[in-house]
Amino acid sequence: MANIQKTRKLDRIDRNILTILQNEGRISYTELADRVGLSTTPCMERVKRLERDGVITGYHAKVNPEMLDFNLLVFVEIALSYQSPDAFEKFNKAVDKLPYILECHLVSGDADYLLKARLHDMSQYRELLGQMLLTLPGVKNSKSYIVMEEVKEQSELPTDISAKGE
Amino acid sequence: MANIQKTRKLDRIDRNILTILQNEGRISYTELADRVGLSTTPCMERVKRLERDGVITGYHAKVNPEMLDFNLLVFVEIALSYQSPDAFEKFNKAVDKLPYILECHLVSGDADYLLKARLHDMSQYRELLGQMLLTLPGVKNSKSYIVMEEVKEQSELPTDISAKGE
DNA sequence: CATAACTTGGTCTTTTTCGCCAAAATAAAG
DNA sequence: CTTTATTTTGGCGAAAAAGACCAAGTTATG
Repeated sequence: MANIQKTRKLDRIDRNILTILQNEGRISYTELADRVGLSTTPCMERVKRLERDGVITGYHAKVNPEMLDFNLLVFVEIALSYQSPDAFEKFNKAVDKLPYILECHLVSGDADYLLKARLHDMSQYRELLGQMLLTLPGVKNSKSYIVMEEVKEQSELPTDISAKGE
Repeated sequence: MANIQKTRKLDRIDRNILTILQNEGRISYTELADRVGLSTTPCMERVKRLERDGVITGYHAKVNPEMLDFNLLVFVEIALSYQSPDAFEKFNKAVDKLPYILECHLVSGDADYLLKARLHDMSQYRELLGQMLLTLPGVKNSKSYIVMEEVKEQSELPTDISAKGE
């Protein structure tokens, strides 16, 4: 393949930077540099490069859902009986517009969608489900997983190499 | 109820700040202040208060999974046939230790777990599944949703009031 | 020798602290 | 019940401290 690999391989320091920034996104370059054992200039250059290369795609404050009255976390599985090309497109657009739908994935099996939504209450849940069924033409069935307890919710990806030809 | 409400209600400016910080977590206080129409001092005070009150729980750089060779996103549903108290505890601990498991939820229905994991490849997936089945004593069945396409992945929660007795 | 990566030092910007001000709310006095 | 203090709340601007950023020169490394 003609893959123009502009993006240098990530070394130990880069991965260290990624680990730290994933957990402390507002850390100063000075302290970050200290922690990874560099002076600020090359450290900043590395961060800027990671951003340019698309390794770091953004920085985000995490907000406690309960503080915004999102008391309901729900996963919804939607199975389509037939799939016309524009049904998918139409659905994707609808999903994009709804800010309460945090994730939407097209999963294998029988061409299902898996949605993750944070909602205020049950009435909003019913509203959402209604809207889904309206938007999609050929819904075979839908199954909901209402979350009783969030055991783990991690934003950090592991950065270690773990036996990958290094 | 004797709810000591230390946390003041969020006003328009607070919500504005939250929206911006959710999308630009490394923005400077000076620019943030500009955008919300305040001078830096009160703006910073508000942010600090939002952090103290637990509205903002952290700041995180988002890393492109593909850049770290995570090519596989999978949701795993695990149903337990019987649930001894320490089985849950044991499972939770195991989940905590595995960095590839990004989310783990206890969902309603027949006391199932729903996991979200980012993995390098299929062999790691098999490895994970094996470990799950070993860790949990009474697994009735498990179903996997392998993600073919990530239609939407949003980190931002809506901050608008949307008809909530304001 | 040349390139890549780091260091140092200086300048400009941002952060953070501090004292002050205005408006609103609360309390006291007439 | 109205008027006048007093506290509380939220905001402003200036100045010191810290950090970001830039332009050299310096050290590794192939």
